[in-house]
Amino acid sequence: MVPRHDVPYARGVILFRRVIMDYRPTLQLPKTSFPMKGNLPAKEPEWLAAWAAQGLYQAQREQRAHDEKFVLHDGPPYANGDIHTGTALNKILKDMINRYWTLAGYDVAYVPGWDTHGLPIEMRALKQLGVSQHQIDPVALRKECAAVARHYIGLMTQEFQRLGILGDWEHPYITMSPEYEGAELEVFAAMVEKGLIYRDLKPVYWCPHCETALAEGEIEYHNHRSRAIYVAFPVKDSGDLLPAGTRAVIWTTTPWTIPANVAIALNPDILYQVVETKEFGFLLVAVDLTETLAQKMGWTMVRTYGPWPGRELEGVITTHPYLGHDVPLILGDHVTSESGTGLVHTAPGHGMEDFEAGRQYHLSVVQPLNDQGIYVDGTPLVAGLFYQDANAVVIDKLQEVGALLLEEPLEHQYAHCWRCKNPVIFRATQQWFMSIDRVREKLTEATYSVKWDPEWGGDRMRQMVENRQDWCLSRQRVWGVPIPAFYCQSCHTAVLDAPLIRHIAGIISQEGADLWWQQGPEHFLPEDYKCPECGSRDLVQEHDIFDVWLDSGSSQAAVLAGHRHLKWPADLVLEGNDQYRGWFNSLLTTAVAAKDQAPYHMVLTHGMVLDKSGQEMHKSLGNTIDPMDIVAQYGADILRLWVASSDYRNDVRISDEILRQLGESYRKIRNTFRFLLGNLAGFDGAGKARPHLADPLNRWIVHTVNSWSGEARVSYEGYAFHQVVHSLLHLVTTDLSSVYLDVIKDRLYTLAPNDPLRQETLYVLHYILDVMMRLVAPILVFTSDEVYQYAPKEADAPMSVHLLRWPDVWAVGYTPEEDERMTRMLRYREVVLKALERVRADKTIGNALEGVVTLTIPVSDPPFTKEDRALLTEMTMAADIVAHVGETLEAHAERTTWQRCERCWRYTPDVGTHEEYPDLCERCHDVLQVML
RNA sequence: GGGCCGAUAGCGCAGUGGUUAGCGCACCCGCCUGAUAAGCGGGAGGUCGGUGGUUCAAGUCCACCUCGGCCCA
Repeated sequence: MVPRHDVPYARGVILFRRVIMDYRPTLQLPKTSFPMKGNLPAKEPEWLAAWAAQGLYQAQREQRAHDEKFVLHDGPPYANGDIHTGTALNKILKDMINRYWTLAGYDVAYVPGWDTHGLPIEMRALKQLGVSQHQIDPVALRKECAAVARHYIGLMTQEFQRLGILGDWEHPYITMSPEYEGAELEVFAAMVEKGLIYRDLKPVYWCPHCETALAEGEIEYHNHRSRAIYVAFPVKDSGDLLPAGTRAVIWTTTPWTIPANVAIALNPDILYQVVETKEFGFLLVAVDLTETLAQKMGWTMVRTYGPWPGRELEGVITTHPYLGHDVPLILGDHVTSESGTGLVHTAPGHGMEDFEAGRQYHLSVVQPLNDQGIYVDGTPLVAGLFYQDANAVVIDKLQEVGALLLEEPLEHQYAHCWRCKNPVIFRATQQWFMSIDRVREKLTEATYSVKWDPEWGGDRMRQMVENRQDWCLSRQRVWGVPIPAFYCQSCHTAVLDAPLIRHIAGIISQEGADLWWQQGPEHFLPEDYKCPECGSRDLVQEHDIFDVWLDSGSSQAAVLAGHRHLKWPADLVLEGNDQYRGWFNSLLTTAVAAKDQAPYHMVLTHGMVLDKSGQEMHKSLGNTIDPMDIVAQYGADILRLWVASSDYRNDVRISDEILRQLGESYRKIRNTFRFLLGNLAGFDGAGKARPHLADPLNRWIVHTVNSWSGEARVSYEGYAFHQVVHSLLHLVTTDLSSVYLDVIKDRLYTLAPNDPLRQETLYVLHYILDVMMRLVAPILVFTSDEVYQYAPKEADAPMSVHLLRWPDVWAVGYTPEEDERMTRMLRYREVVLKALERVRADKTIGNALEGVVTLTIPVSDPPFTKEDRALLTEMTMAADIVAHVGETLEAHAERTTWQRCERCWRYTPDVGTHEEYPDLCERCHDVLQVML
């Protein structure tokens, strides 16, 4: 019973001779201070401060200390700039996953990481210092590099936190930390122990500007204009096979490699012939290319000799056009007749395929360039020249000796340094390698133990593993982890010794890797350490550093193992799909090399972020969008909603239009929460036993919400957030806002506060609020907690929504018969609404309450009962519905003749039954009797 | 140039080989003024990237092409 002093009295005004009462104070209208507008850019920082003050992340760890762990291992972004939309997408996805598993009851620690070594930071540091790498002490440079990395770690940490990413930001993993470097060296020691590491001469991508070897990942392909040349090599000895005076014709786009030529490669199966020309004499070329070449060079053909398959020409000796040494014809499957002449100029010092072919024929590796790309002293013709400048000199010389048949400019894709954007060269140098061959099978095997999502990821990774060459681990720079090798000054052996590496790892994990450049060998070598080959103690340190992919790849060992809140292998890694060859690959390689096992159970990938028209975002195109601008304009929850609503397994688009649209969706969700909160003002049923549901609409909506949460659970488990969002929006707009919530306003507002139907409905509203609030919490991290603060809850409820678990289902025993009926009623409702719309259009009625509807129901449908009539009338908000049976489902509406109740606004036949309230319907009269 | 992925309404997404291809938002036209910088109803909007094929039947299967993306050369 409502206490008397709480009862609002109806106020009356005398208007003409009738008493018009204002019944508004007798209604239970929604009341809440939950703001309609989110004002997210201003409010989100307040939440962040609150979470920090509460120690939310730590509170989660304590609350979940005894729950099963879920570990998403963070791929470290490079600490070299502000975050961009791709980084935001990545981190937000990770956060939503972590929060989902937290909601699902797991202990989910998240240790974010940073990749800090490598060329980009070293270049930035050099630029800041205004010096070149030769003008500065390595340790000073390293200190500057570390400062750069620390700066960006600080910046990015703030940005990530602003996005609502929850994690152990106080204790991230950082690849330049001494402990991490030590762990990486342990990984390397394991590789050494297994005999996977070797030193060899190999052509590697080399950047003459940065003076370092580059990994494949550090190469970019850009358009480049080359001077392509056709060069004739005189045949010296063909054992009478070829006509006298024949010259073998090669084509190359890199004239500067002619000084290193030692052979000409032919495909064993391609047919070759000698073409006698008026202009150039006898030329050996591929049959298939003869026509093309004749046109290009303007030959007049006299006759041809041959043809011979390439294998019959093996061993023919030609002469280098100006160096004069023997150049044999060799065979190689890499030769094609698609371009050039079908004869490939072979310089093992300057090309991988050339190197392989040359190795089979035991050819010498001529490599006349120094680290700066300058020909070393003693190189005929070009000594002292930069390699690019040699092109002109070589071409002039070939012209001079009559070997140049044609020069033509060629626009093509050529390898460039990712950092300095200059063209790179292939150059044979001494490098440290990890053998992929020796672990390839195990790598492939390990891919089968991993769940790949999307599924094609497994094939892609296996293809990657299949084609991967040995891993060049060394870099000739200073900003990185030193390769812990020594060279014996007596016997020139390169010393690599696993126990010694572990010893050094121990030192570096304590004191940091700068020490390697500050201290001599004696600091790192145990006392009495001798060269294992010759016993000499005269050892000097290696000064190359590791490829950064070994750094980040070692994270599986450095971060996961031994961490109190983590475990090895990780349950999940999630990065962009460019990481199959990057981090996923280096993680797998280091783990398999050291432990014979994949370091993750599952690999999930997302696509790239594109602009509104599906184009790559690029600073130079001016189509980039800064996530921090989005946060400032719309708020992080909107950015998160964008991530959640996108099908991220493919590439995703972002634009103002998309964000504005999401802003609308957000408002719809927010207002629905607001309406629920408003109607639940004063509700004290949180945590109490739920009532039995008798009302068909209530039973239907609880069932509908349950279905949705069930689907959402499946979607969340499959990381299909867009399905969660789209089904949520459907629930909110279609089921809740336009049907259920609109319909129940009448009972909420007009019934007596304690009316059983009204009370039952409030429990339902609370359930809807509770389920929705928890289920959107992983996505709308700020808004959900804001809702939570306003939501009715038990006294001992946790301080944040982010400490709650997945809601229990309110099982109401909704039957298929009920569902059939509701589905039918909803179908009727649509027809009735259309009929009402027709009479609204011709101004017969204003709102639905004024309409009385005649509904024709098909004979095939079940009979339309009295209860159906009441339900459908309520659901359509019409004054009345009269049904009869007919052929097809149709409805006709007209204006009701009944009077309007001034309190509930319904048109009913019983308005004015009671004299003291002539303007009220019977129901409202009775309600007032109870209330007053 | 090669491998892989993608293309459904302006936007975000659904669509087992089987009615006239759907949902939400935006848009247009109304209603309401007791969710109010809200809420409700209705409407319009598509050569399912293109071309060919398989099939009684193709958005869906196949081939080729175009465009875009990732990776490799």
